[in-house]
Amino acid sequence: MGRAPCCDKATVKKGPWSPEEDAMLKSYIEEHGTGGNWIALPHKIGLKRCGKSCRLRWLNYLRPNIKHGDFTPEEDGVICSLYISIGSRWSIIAAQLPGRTDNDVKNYWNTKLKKRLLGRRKDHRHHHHSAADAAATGESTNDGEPAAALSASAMERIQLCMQLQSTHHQHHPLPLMWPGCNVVSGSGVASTQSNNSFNSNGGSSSSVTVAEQGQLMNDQQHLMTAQLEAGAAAAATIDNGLAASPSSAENSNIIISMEAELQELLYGGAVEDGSRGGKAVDGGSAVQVQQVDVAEWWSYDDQQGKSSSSPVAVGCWDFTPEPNTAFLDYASVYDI
DNA sequence: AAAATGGGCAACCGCGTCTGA
DNA sequence: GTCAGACGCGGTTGCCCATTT
Repeated sequence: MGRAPCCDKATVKKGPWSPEEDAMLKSYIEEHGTGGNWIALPHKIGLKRCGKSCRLRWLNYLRPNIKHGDFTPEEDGVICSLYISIGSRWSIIAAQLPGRTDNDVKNYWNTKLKKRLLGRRKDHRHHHHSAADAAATGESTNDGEPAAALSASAMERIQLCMQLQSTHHQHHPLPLMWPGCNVVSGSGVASTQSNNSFNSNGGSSSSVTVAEQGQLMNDQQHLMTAQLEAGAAAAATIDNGLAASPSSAENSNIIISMEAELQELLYGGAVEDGSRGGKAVDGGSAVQVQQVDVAEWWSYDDQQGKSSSSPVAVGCWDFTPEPNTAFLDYASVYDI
C-alpha cells in the first residue's frame, strides 16, 4: 500500500518556476512566514504548486542570503573533507557553508569536484550520472570482490582515500587514525592545537573562518570515519592489494587529514601559502592533524548509547569558535 | 551551419523520520 | 502505543545550453 500523495498531482503545476510564482512565494513568506505548514502554503498563496515544491524553491533559490556562483577553494576543501568523512550527507555539509544549499553542494560535487578528484585516477571512467550508476554497473574495487556490500558513497570515499593515499609518498608514514593509535603530524611536527580547540567553549578568541571550522571538524571527523567506515576500510584493504602500502591491512584503515593532498588533487599542486584559510600550521604543505583522545570519542558514543555505526554517532565537538548558526545547526542536529 | 554529445543545474520523487492527535 | 500528516533528505531525472564533430 502506498502513501497518500502530499498533493493532487493532477492539478499541481510542475516544472520550472516562473518569475511571477517566485515573486508570489517570496513576498508571502517574507510577510507571513511559512506558517509551519508547507502543504497548506500554496493554497494560501494561490499557487498551483505542491507544498514540497514551494519549500524546495524557497530553500534552494528564494531564501535570503543564498549564495550562487563558483565555490571557493576553501569551500572545496570543506566539501571534500566532509564528504570523505561523512559521505553524502549534503545537508550537513551544506550547513558548514553559509549560503550554500544541499542541492548546490550535491550538484557541485557530482558534476565537478568528484570528477576533479576521482577523474585523476589512472583508470579514468566515463561520466556516470550518479554514484548509484557506478555501483549498478558492477564496478568493484577489486576483481572478484563484490562491491555491492558497500554503498556507492562509501565506494567513492574509499576511492578518494586511496587516491589521497597514493599521492602520499611512502616515506611519509601515514598516521593511523584508529582507536588506540597515535595521531601525529605527517611532518613529525607535534600538533600545535590541543584538544582544547574542541573542548573549550569560547576558548578561541580569534575569528574562525568557515574553512578553519571545516578543518577542525575534519580532524575530528576523520576519527569518526574510522568508526563509521570500518567495514569500508576493510574492503579498501582488499582493494588496495596492489597499492604501495607495505602493510596494507593496517594502512588501509588510515583516514587522515590531508588538506595539502586535497589541494594537490583539486588544483594540481599549485598550493599557495596562506590561501587555505590558515589550515596549514607550519608552512603550506604541512598537514595539521589533531592530536585527539580517541578513547574519549568512544566513551562518548557509549555514553550516548548510540551504535558506532549510526551516522548520529559523530562525537563530541565541544567546540564553539564563534557564533555561527550553520555550525550550531550542525551541533544541534548531532546533539552535541 | 547543423547535428550530436556532454555538462550543469533546477526540480521532482520516494523514503525515512518526526510530531502531534 | 498507534497512526496519519508533514517535514527533510538524498538520489534521480529532465531540460537547457555550450561545445564538439
